[in-house]
Amino acid sequence: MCYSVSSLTKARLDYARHRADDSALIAALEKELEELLRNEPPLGWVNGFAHPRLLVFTQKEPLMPRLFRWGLVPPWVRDREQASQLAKQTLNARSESLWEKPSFRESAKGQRCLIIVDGFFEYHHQGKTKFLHRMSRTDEEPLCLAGLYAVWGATPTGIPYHGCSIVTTQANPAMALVHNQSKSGESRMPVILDSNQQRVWLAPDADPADLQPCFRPAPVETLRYEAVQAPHSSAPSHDTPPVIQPPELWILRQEITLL
DNA sequence: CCAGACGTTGTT
DNA sequence: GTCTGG
DNA sequence: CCAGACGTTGTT
DNA sequence: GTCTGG
Repeated sequence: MCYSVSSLTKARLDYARHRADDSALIAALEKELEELLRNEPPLGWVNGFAHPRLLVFTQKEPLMPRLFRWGLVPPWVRDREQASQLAKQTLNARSESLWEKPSFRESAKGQRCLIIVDGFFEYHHQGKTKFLHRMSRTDEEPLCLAGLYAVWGATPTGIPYHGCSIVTTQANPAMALVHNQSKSGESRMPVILDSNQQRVWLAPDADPADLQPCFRPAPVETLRYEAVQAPHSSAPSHDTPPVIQPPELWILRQEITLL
C-alpha cells in the first residue's frame, strides 16, 4: 500500500503553522519553506518508484524543512546498483518490524521523520475493474505521516542521497473496504500522526514502548475517501486526479458512511 | 565457511 | 505495442 | 519510473 | 553492517 502520494505547494506551506508556536518562528519557517520549494514542482500524483522528493521534518532538526527522496537506502549499502534496488524495497516500512529489519532498525532508533503530503492513493477492485481512490484529511489539513530516513553515499565525489520510508500499520475499517482484498489478505495504511503523536515520534529519547501508540490506525473519520480518475501515465503529474462518482461504487460509499 | 539478502503488498 | 511488477 | 514479460506442452 | 541459507 501507499505507493503513490500527492504533495502540493499549498499543503506544504500550510504545514508551517503546525511546526512552531510563536509568530517569529512561524515566519522563519515559512521563509525556509518558500526557499526550499522555489524550484520544486508541485506533485498532484506521483508513484513511489519514481523516487520523488518529499517534504520532511527530521528528529535531528525538527524545525528545518528538508526534501528527501522517497525510498530509503541504509548506510551499509555498497554500490549504486544495490542502492537503487534497496530504494525500491523501502518505500514502506512495517511498524511491526521496524526494530528488527536491517534496513530500518538504525533509522528507527535515531532517524525518524515526519513526511508531509496532502493525499495518498489506493486501488479498489471490482472483478477486473479497478478504481483509484485518493485519501486526504476531512479537515483539509495536510497529512503528517510517520517516516524513517537515512543518508547514503557521503563520499568526497558525490552528493549524499537522502532517502525516506513511510511507516505503515493495519488499515482502519474504511481503508479495509476501499482496499477490498478481504479474507486472509491484510490491508495496510500509512501511519498518520496527530499533533501529539508528532511530538512523540520526533522525541530524541523515545523508546519502542513510547512509540507504539503512534502506530494505531487513524480513526475512520480522519480521512475522506474519494474515487478519482486514474492517471493514464505513471509519470509524475502536476495535477491532482479529478474526483469521479461511478455508480459501481454506490454500495461502497454507503458502507463507508455506515461505519 | 561464504555468498547473498537486506522489503512491501495482495493473491479481484 | 502495452501491461505488470517492483 | 522503467525493466521485463508477452506461452505452451507434457511430465528423469 | 549483520543475518540467513546452502
